[in-house]
This record gives sequence, structure tokens and C-alpha cells, in this order.
Amino acid sequence: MPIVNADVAGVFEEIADLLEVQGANSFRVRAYRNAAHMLGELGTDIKSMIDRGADLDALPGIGPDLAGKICEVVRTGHCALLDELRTQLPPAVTELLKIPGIGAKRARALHQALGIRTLQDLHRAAEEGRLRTVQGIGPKMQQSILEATTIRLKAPRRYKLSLVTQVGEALRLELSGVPGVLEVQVAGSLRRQRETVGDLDMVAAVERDSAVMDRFVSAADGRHVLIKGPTRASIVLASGLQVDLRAVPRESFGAAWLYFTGSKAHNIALRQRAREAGLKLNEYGVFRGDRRIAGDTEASVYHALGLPFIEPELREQRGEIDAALSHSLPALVQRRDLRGDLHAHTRESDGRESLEAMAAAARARGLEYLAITDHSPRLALAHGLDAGRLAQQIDRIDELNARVDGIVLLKGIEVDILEDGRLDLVVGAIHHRFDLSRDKQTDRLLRAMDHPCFSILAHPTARLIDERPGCDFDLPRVIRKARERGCFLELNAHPARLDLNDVACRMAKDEGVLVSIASDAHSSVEFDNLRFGIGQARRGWLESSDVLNTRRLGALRSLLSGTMDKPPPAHRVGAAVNVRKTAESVDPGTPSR
DNA sequence: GCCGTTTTCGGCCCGACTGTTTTCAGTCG
Repeated sequence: MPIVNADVAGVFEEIADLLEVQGANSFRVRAYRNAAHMLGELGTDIKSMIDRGADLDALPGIGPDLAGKICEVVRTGHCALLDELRTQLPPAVTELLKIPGIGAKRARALHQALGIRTLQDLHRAAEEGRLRTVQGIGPKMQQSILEATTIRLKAPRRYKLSLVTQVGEALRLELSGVPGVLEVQVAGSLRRQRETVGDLDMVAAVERDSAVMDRFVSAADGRHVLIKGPTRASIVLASGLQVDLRAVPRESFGAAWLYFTGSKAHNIALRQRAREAGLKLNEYGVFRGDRRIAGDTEASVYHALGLPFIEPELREQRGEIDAALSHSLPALVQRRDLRGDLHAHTRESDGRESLEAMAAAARARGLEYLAITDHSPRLALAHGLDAGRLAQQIDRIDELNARVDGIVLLKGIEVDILEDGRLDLVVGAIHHRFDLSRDKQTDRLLRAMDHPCFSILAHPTARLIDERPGCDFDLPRVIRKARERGCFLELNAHPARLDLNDVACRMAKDEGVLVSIASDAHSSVEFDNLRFGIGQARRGWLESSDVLNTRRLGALRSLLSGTMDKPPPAHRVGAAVNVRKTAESVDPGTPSR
């Protein structure tokens, strides 16, 4: 397996954890964490940078030492420092750091005093009451560790955006009604629309003596209240999701909302900027000396720092502050920019509703067009359509288009990209053999995109968040291929997929490849998932003009037909006779005449 | 370990809460 950026980042994270437990210089630890974060965000493959002799020192936070370690990991798959650290401490102690209340010092104390090496060791020691023998751990701490390890050993560590969105909206509504509460908002990674959320952060603007904290902890059913003070509380819901609430005075709300939205890296950069200007930024405002000069709104904070407002999805320290300074921030795509959806299913394959119901639901959500893309026969599981059934569906779509106003249905199909690159037409997707080697997977996709009918690569990596890793392929090559062929990439808006992810979206944008934000709806309510696709697209800096389905129908048709004009390479013609027959019976470029 | 209109050393974001101390360390965000 070739080493990818995330592998090197993982090595650096583990080094940081182990160094921290050892009690190393905290700024040295931070250097490794910063480097890991930078690698995770980097849109360029680090191995290819090394291969072409690029200067790694030029990367932010990378000096001679870390540049050397990156090369070492990429070349050998190992890092001598990490190997050394692992002999000094059991590697699993890094797991202990994920338990609330346990940081580096306690992890070290637990290891030294009780020989605790793993989460299971910790859980057992807590059950047996042995933790209290460790200096600095009393009965409460022991109990909270017992509860945390119990949850940790069975509950998922991160939650899908859809679940946390629902919880956040419900709590927001609940707390907004409490007397003395002026405003409640969600913050943290949910607001930044990260694809998964570890815990839910909320911020409230309150008058003095508001009962907001009491109402908030009551949401935990009295079971798991981690902390509760006048301005801050943390609870654990039945789902295991931790929710943190901070309450601040009205005049500090913007600064607090900004602060608890993060990301941490963005906050640090803002604080550094404040310091350079002789100011101080904290969650209560921007201060010159003791005088507050901003903080009631987020915009006021940015303004005081000489910056325009930066959208939450951009706050990842991926160049947004430089872009703000040069007035080149993207005008991010919004849900209302979407005019249509280019990937949806009906009862004909594995969807749950009729053509009519899906059309009506799409129209009710303000969409002007909807591509019906049921599965092709290869996906027997999904009762895929053969040529005959597809022809019947096309007739029904024509009939419906003639009869119904307010929405136009486009005729498509979601075809399987076979292992050797054959496909039918329009929306191509991988549904099997996720485990091919990087070279074979890349070749498979490139050949599929050579097919004259190919329009959109659906859920490109085929990942399922927390369930199945994405296919390994050379994404930059696939994106360049899409540009050459005039094809498009999908950002599948299903919260379990969000595929392409944010970094990949930005790569597509940089290469000038349009992205289709599609619901992949299998029932009418799933059109509402488009919001999560929008969130991910905004994290990827996409503007309306970067998105395929913000186009009016006429413009969309020209773009789609553009994929049909290019002659396929000779070796692909006649690849599969049955497939070509299907292709002739559907015209994706002029779907409804 | 990185970085530099304070440039090769001395900084590196800052405040709240808890548990366990008996005045504060550790952790967290």
C-alpha cells in the first residue's frame, strides 16, 4: 500500500500522543499535531511532492526535522521515533487520552501506578475501585471514568451529521423558550458542517439569572451531567452524544459563537492576528487593554481584526484568512442555488416510491428538474432495469413530463462500473470490488470515463462513513480525466456518504470540474439530505458556478450533451453489446423531447 | 519542533470548571 497523507498524519498524531504522555515539551507536541493537521488538509499528495523533489520545508509548520520524518514514513512506512516511543510506552495508552478527564498526566500516572495499558485495563480498574489509589483521582473521577469507558467501549466515537443536526435543532428550540434566553445557536463542527461530529457545541446569549443551565441539564434525564456551572455545562444524551453549552452575556455572543464554532486552528490564527494588532481576543470579545471594542456579533469581531466575515464552513485554517485579506473569499453555494437533482431512484429499482411521488416531492422542494437514475441490471440486489424495463420507464417519464407542470424529469440510469471499466451510460458508480489496488481502481475509473455515454461519476469513492473506507484511487488523475472528457463528479449528499468530501470538492473546483450535488434519494424525504451536500460543498469552497445542478435546464442539457460529443477511444468502442443497445434506447443529452 | 518588521533564541492562545489540593493542577475546548 502506498503511503498517503493520512498515514503520515496518523504517525504524527501518535507521536504527539506518546510524547505528551511522556511529559515532553508541549510545544514540541504541538508541532507534531500541527503537522498532522496540515497533512490532513493538504490537497496535494505528499508522496508525489517528494517524488518530484518538492521542498517540504516550504509547507507550513514543517521544518528540517519533520520534513525528514515525512520522507522516512513515505519511503519506509515506519518512523524510528515512533517505534522507539512504542517501546517506552504501550501504544494503547493513547486510547486513554480520549476519555474525558484523562489527559497526558493522568494517563502517565495510571500507567505508572497501576500498569494500565489499554481502555479495557482502565475499565476493569475503575470497576474494581483501584483508580482511587492513584494520586489526584478521587471517587468522582473514578465513577466518571467508569461511565466513560463503558460508553466508549461500545458507542460510536463520532456521529453522523444528520443525527446531530436533529438533536441540535431540538435543543435550540427547547432552550430558546427559557426565560432570560436571548439567542441560542449551534456551534462547533456541526456548524462547520464537518462530515461527522464528535460532540455537539451550543452557545446561548442570556440575561443574568437565566435558568438555561437547569433546563439544559434536564435534557440529560438526570443521568449523565458531566459538569454544570453558571456559564458552562456538559451532558451526555441517551445516544451517547455529548452536548456542551456555554452561556454568555448578549454583548459577548458573537465572540463566543465564533470561538465555540472553531476550528481550533482558525481560532488560534485569529488570536495571533489580534495579538499582532495589539488586541486580545477571547470568547467575551475583542479587547484593547481593558476596553472591549467588539464582540456582540461575529462580523464585529472579524471587522475589529480587519477581516470580512468568514463563513463557518471555511474556518478550517485552509487559507481562508489569506483569502479574506485579499478579498477573494468564495461566495459559497447555497441550497436555494440548486435548481435540480441528478441522482434519484424509484420503486422500479431499489427506491421506495413511485415516479409520480418522487416528482411531486422534488417539485415541492423547489427543484426545476430531477434525473431519475434507477439501477442497471448489474446490481441484481437492487432489481436493476434491463433494456426493456428501461424503455418502459422512459415512456412513463415522457408521459409524466407531458402531463405535469413545474418540474421536468430527466431520463437516466445509474450503471455499474464493472471491474474492467465497461458501463452503460450517464451516472456511473462503483458498487462492488471496493478493494482493488490503487492502480487498478484508478484505471477502472479512467476507462469508465472514456465511455461516450459517461456523464457523472456518482459517489466517487463509494465510502460509507464509519462503515466502509473509500476506494483507493488517484483522485487528481480522475479529476483531470473528468475535465478532459467534460464529465462531472458527484457530491452525494446522503449523510452516510458525503462523497466527494470537502478536500476533494476543492480539488475539483481548482481543476475546473463541475460538481453535481445529488441526493441519491430512494424516497421523497431524502431530498432533504441535499442540505448536507450543500454543507460539504461549502466546506470545499464551492460557489454556485462550481456546481452542475445550479444550471438552468437548458444549460444543463448542453453540458450533459457535451459528454456525448467526444468520440470514445477506439479500444472502448463495442466494449459490451448489450450495454450499447441500452445506450441507444436512452438519450441522456436530450432526456425529454 | 517551528518560526522570525522582536530573526538564530525565546517565544509559542486563553479562560472555565472539576476534583482534590488546602491554594491549584489538570483537562478541555
